[in-house]
Amino acid sequence: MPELPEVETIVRGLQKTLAGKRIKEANVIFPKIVKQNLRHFKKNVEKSRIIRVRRRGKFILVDLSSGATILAHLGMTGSFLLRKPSTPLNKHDHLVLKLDKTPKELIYRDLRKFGKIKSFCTSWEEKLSELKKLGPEPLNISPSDFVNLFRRRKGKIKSALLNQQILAGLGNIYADESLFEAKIHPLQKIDKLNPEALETLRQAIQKVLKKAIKAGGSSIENYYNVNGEIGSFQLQHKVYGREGQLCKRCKTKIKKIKISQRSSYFCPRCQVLSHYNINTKAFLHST
DNA sequence: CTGCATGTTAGGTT
DNA sequence: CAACCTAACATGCA
Repeated sequence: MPELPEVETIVRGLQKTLAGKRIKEANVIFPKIVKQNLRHFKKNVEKSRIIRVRRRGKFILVDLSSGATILAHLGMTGSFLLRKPSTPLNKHDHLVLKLDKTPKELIYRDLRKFGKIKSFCTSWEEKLSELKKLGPEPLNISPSDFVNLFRRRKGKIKSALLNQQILAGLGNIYADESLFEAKIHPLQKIDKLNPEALETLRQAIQKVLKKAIKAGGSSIENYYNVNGEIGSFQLQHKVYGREGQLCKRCKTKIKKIKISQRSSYFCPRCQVLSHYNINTKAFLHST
């Protein structure tokens, strides 16, 4: 489920409802989700006030008055839900945070259990291996920084966009949608993309992500925001999940191929794989 | 039964 | 080192 727009939607929902509230108790139902000594986790979290909820890549960060921060990654199917304490637990509910001054409690639900939650000392954030490895945020990055991400790199552009160490936040849906928007073939070799094409890609990524955030993310199988509502960006997908359907730009049938063991959807006419796709020198020389 | 699914990572190999 | 592949994690669905 969760790529940058979905995580951003969840973070905004959590910030809105949880900022200022106190966590009374952390009830860990499925301990494997918490990647930390349970005592340490509870000690960091319980009786502390939530100061702020923020996002880095696909990670959710919850700053607490105890001087600790909760780090959560939703994996493929994780979600945070605010629910009435009286509602019976779902079989996939793994963590319950009881809150003060709210009629709701916060539940972490994760069908496939790929998600991870831990807490850490806020002042050590720069040393956290999970965050240290991440590339820059796609919504903030400048044109020159973006071009530099791909300098001296080989390989396929789609694989690079999925690599969180290069750029943080894109997953399979938004990589495909951004490449369609930029008219770049997912198998395009990085070293054959000139700076102009990379700038087109940067703008495409930002346009797609912003639209998706506005729509509250994409709900394909099981993505819900903190209020249990689905997003609507799946209705605006141009290629993802549309194999065999007609391209909205040119009416050609959308194709599906495997890249890095993942499905890639693209329009074979709009997204041409070009060998001429010119490096800067060749481009200048030919004009 | 088979294949596939919004993600990450460890361990190989090229 | 970079790139690429496979398997693994756990569960549900077509």
